[in-house]
Amino acid sequence: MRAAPTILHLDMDAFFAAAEQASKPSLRGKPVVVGGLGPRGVVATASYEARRFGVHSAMPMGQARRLAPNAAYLVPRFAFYRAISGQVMELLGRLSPLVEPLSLDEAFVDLEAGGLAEDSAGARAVGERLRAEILATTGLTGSVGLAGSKMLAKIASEEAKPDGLVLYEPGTERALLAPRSVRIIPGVGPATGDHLRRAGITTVADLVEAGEDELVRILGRSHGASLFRMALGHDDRPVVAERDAKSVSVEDTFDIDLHDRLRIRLEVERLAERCVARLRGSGHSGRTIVLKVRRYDFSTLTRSETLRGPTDDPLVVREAAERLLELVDTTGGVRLLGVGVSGLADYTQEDLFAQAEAEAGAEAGAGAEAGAEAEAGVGVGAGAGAGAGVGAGTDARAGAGRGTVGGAAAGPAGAGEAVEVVAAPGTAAEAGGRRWAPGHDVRHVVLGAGWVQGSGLGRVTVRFEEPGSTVPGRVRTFAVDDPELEPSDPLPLVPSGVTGAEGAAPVTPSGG
DNA sequence: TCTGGGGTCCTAGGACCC
DNA sequence: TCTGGGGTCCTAGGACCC
Repeated sequence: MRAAPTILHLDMDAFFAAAEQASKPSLRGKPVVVGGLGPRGVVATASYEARRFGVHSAMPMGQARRLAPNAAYLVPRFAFYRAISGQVMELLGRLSPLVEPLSLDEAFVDLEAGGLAEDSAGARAVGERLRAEILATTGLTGSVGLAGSKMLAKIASEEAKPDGLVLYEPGTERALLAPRSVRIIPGVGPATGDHLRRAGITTVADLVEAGEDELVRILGRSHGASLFRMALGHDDRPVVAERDAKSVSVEDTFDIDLHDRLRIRLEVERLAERCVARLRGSGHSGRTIVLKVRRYDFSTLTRSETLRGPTDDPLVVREAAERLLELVDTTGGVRLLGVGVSGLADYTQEDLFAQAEAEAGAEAGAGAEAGAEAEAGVGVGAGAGAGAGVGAGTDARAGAGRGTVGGAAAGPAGAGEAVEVVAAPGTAAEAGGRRWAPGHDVRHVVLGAGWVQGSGLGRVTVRFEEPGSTVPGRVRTFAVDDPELEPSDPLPLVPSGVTGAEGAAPVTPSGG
């Protein structure tokens, strides 16, 4: 809590969907839904046009399609979003040394630490200038909240959406919060909301009236006490620039439940490998291995094992994960598997235990190499890695069919970092169309830049247009193996030289 | 077509130690 | 040698966030 509203919260508007609309002129003003396109996909982001149909984040894709059958459905392109996010974070970094990113599209900035704003007028000016710079640099809009605390700044940016700025004067917090639902307070989700409602507490004013002791009785020591403080508008959490990672994990939901114990074991091994690659890429090792299993009925369990010392050895992690799998009954089927590592240590504190265990298997410097590979992989993801979970949306039903061994149907449904789950290059699966994910960029030797509108039955439909154009481009259909067509990297949303903010990097995926 | 993936923090019980 | 209390670590699960 401070005397001037110098904590800024930035939240990009419908970020993934807006980025797709900016890069694809034909989608501007139209409902766009970004998310997993497999049979078990969910919505990551819906454009404001799609939200008018009732589509929202975390909704199952099937439901979204029923509500908005004519929307454009696209698979996420994280490398692309990450590149845009980097531009935005760079702009934030010019405001203050204290920038705390919460995700690709959201961050707190401590303007006081930056010395740019001392009062409300100054803070507002900085916020408005930031919004203009973001638009000029990325072509996208973001909403800004300004207040004397993190909580209020976040609530303010939510209030400002879309494309706005809201500033709450310090001192007005309590009055402002009092009539609102308890759900407005970050950390109060569906479960806590229900819990409180059963106790007759629905508004923030009710929270205050209930008193700290009562809240502690209902919600427990920590949650109750902090909720009471929040209800009073008290929040002195600082903006923290660097936060150490606490865990690394990967998981896959399968299009069809896995029953075969050998297949399950194989998937666990693959997940362990991916997890370690990420662990090393981040420069860490870890002590505790966690296996996650979601069963056919959506019940979820975890089993964990703590080693004597931290490791980043793939073999050690894999074997631990396999041991943990032995503890789990998988009869009935498994819909999700995950492997994680927690109890992280800096890679430089690498253990002797795992190295001895691996019998000189690990070589010094491997961490750095793994890091480079991981980065390169991300870049590739925008193009060749397109396939994961997408084929299932169009191809699995049309062509490949469910249950095909190693094919689309039984593959991971996740629309995450696609590159990591794609079949080996040159396999039948890839040639069969999995590389043509809806929304991904392509280039045709004659017709130039475009993006995949859809694929199936051996064909891929492409719309030829670029971010800068103002009218929708032409649509053409090709054979999936047309040699004149190939995946390509995203084009910049704003041509360099036209940007208001000098020195911004062009929008290309890192390493791509 | 019923439910993603990557995280964080908290609670609670049991083991173990002093 | 009928019996206490506190601290820390480990494990499992759950709520929440984007």
